[in-house]
Amino acid sequence: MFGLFRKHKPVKIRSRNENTKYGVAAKDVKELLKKGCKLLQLPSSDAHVCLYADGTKVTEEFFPTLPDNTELVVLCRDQTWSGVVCDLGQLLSTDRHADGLIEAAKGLLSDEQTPKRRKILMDLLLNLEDRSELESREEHEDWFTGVDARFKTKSAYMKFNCESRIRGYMKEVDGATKTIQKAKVREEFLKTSKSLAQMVKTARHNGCYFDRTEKQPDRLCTQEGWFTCQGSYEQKVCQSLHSINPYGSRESRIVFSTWNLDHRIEKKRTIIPALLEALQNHKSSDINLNYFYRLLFTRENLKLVHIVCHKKGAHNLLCDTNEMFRRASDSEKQKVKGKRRRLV
DNA sequence: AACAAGGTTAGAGTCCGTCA
DNA sequence: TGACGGACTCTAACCTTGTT
Repeated sequence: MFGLFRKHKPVKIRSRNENTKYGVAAKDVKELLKKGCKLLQLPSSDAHVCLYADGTKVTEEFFPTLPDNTELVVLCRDQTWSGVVCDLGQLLSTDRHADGLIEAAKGLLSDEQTPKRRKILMDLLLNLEDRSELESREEHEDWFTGVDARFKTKSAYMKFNCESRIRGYMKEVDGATKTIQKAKVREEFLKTSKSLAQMVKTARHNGCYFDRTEKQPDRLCTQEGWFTCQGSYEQKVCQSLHSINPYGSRESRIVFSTWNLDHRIEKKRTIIPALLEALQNHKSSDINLNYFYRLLFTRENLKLVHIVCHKKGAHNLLCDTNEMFRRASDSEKQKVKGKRRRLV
C-alpha cells in the first residue's frame, strides 16, 4: 500500500547459487536487474527475477505491489528457481555446504522447542553427519561404542551381524528335532538338519548380505553401505522408499537392528512343518536339500525390510511341492556321478 | 589369548482363540 | 464386547564352550 507511490522500493536479492543476500532499492524491474546483475556479477542479458519463496516471476506490474524487503532471486539466461524446493535440490546434490548446514542445524536445534521441528532437524543432522566413508575402528571410534573389541572394521561387524541372524534360523530348524515323537522320523530329520547346517556353514552363513566390501549380487547394500527396504512380503517394492546406511553413524547402526530379514515363505509356520511332513514317509536322501536351503537361508526367500514393512501375521504362502523332493532324474544323475567317481 | 559358534534370555510387536 | 494368554514374527545382549 505505502510502497505503491514511493519512488524506490527496497528489496533483498540473491543469486541462484549463492545464498548471500543484498539489500537493493529500485524504481522498477529494469533498474533492479541492472543493479542486481552488477552486484551479483551476473550477465545482464536475459536476466529475470522471481520470488525467493515460491519462484513466481516478478513482472513490472507485480513489482510495485511487493511488500518492502521482499526476498527475490535474480536469475540469468535459462536459470530457474522453484523456491524452497530448489534449495532442497542443492542441499542434496552437493556435499560442499555440509559442514555449514550441520552448524546451522545444530544452532537451530539448540533453542528449538516444538517436537516436530526438533524431529525434522534431528533427522536432517542424522543424515548430514554421515561418516560412512570411514571404515576402521581408529577412524570412527564412536561408531564402534558398544561393539565387541575384536571387530576392527565396520564391514567385519556387519558381516558378523548378518551371520548371527542366519545362524539363528539354523538353530530354529535344529530345535524342531525335539518336537518329533517317532524315532525313525527324528533320525531322518536330524540327518537333514545336519546337511543343511553344513550347507549354510559352507556359505559362511551368507554374512556377505550385510558386508559392503562384497561383490554386487552378494551384498544387499551399495558400496557405500546403503540398504533399501524391499517392501513387505506381499509387495514387489517398498511404497515408503525406506532406506538406511548403518555404516554412517552409531545411531544408524543401532536403528538398523530393527530392520528384519523377513522369510516370505515363513520359516516356522510353513518351511519347517513342510520339512517335517515330507519326512513322515520319505528318507532324508529323498529331500531336495537345496530347495529347503534356499528357502531358509538365502535372499531367494528373504526380504530385508524396515520394521513398518515387517508383517508378522501369517503370510499364507506355501512351499512348492514339486521342488521339495529330488526328482527321479536328479537321483539318476547322482547315481551316474557316483559310478563315475567309483570308476575314477 | 583371540576368535568362532552356540545357547539362553529378554523384549519388541502381531494375530488369534477363549472366556467372562 | 473386550481382556488375556499363547503362538508366532523377529532382534540384541550376555554367557559358555570349542578351536586355532
